[in-house]
Amino acid sequence: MSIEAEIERFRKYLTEVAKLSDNTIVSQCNAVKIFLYCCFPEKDFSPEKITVDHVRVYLTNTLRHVSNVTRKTIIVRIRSYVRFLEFNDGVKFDKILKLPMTSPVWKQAGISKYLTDSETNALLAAYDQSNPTGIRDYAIARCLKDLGLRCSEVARLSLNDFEWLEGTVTIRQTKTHSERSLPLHAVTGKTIEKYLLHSRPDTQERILFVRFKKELGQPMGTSQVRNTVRRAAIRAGIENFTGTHMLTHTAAKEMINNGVDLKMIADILGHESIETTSIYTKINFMELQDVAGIWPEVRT
DNA sequence: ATCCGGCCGGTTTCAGACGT
DNA sequence: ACGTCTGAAACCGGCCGGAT
Repeated sequence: MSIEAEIERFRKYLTEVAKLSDNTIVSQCNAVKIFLYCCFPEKDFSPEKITVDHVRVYLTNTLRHVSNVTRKTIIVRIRSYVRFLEFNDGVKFDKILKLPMTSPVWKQAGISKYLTDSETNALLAAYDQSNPTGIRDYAIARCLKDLGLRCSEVARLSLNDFEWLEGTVTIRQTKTHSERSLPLHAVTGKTIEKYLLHSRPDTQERILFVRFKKELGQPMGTSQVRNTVRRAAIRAGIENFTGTHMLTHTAAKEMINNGVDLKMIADILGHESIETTSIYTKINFMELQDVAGIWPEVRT
C-alpha cells in the first residue's frame, strides 16, 4: 500500500466520520504524511508495520529541533492517525498510545472512567433534598447524568432553552459551536421543576443555576458546578472520583447498555466524531461483545 | 460549606508567513 | 496574486489553594 493512498484513506475518515474542518484535515494529513515518509523511506509501507520505535525515534530525533508547542501539535496529529487505525482497522496500537505523549490519564489507559450503578445511586443519594442547596445540586447532577452534558453546558443552561410542552431542552454554545436538542426525561424535568419552584431564589437572571450565598442570584460558573458534584462524591465516599466527565461517561454507558446506536449517542453527547464517543465507551466495547452484542459490528 | 481565580494539559482552529 | 502550511491562539475540562 502506498503512503499516498493511506493518506487518502485518513483524509476520507477525517472528512466523513470525524467531520473536522478543512484546515484541520489538511494539517493532520500533512503531519502524518511527513511522519510516514520519515518512517518508511523505502515506501514499503503498511499500517500494521508501524511500531512504537517509529514514533519514539521520530519524536526524539526528527523533531528535536522544534519547539515544545509544535511538537505537541504534531504528536496530537499522529495520535489522531493512530486512533483512526484502531477505530477503522481494528488494529491495536496500545503501546503507541501509551507512550508518554502528555495525554490525559483516562485516555492513556484506553479505558473510560465511569461510575458503577451502586456508585451512581450513592452519589444521587448524597444530596440532602430537604434544603435548597441540595435540591439545586441534585438537579445539576441529574442534568449531567441523564442528559450527558458537560459541566460547562450545565452552567450555561438558560430558562429559554427549555421547551416544557415538547419536553425538550436545547444545548447552545457547546464545545463544537453547534446546537443540539435533547429529550428531557420526566424524572429530569421533575427535578428541575422542583428546583425552580422550591429552591431557586428570586432573580432576573435567565441562567438556570444561580448562586445562593455570595452574589445571590448570579449565574454559577463552571467551577462551582463541578464543585457541587465533587463534594457530593466525597460525601458519597466514592473513591477515585476524577471529575464531572465521569457522569457524562456514565450517561454514555447507560445508553449503550440500553442498546442506543453509537451514532445517536454521539449526537446526544454533542460529539462531532464517533471516534470520541467510542473512547467514552471503550470498556463496554469488550463487555458488550459478550453480553449484548449490540455494538454496531465486531471488527477483526 | 461555598466560591473564586489561576494554572495546567489536550484538542481544534485560524491568521499570517512563506513559497511559487 | 494566490495557494499552502506552520505555529500560535482559542477553547475546554480538570485541579488546587485560598478567600469568604
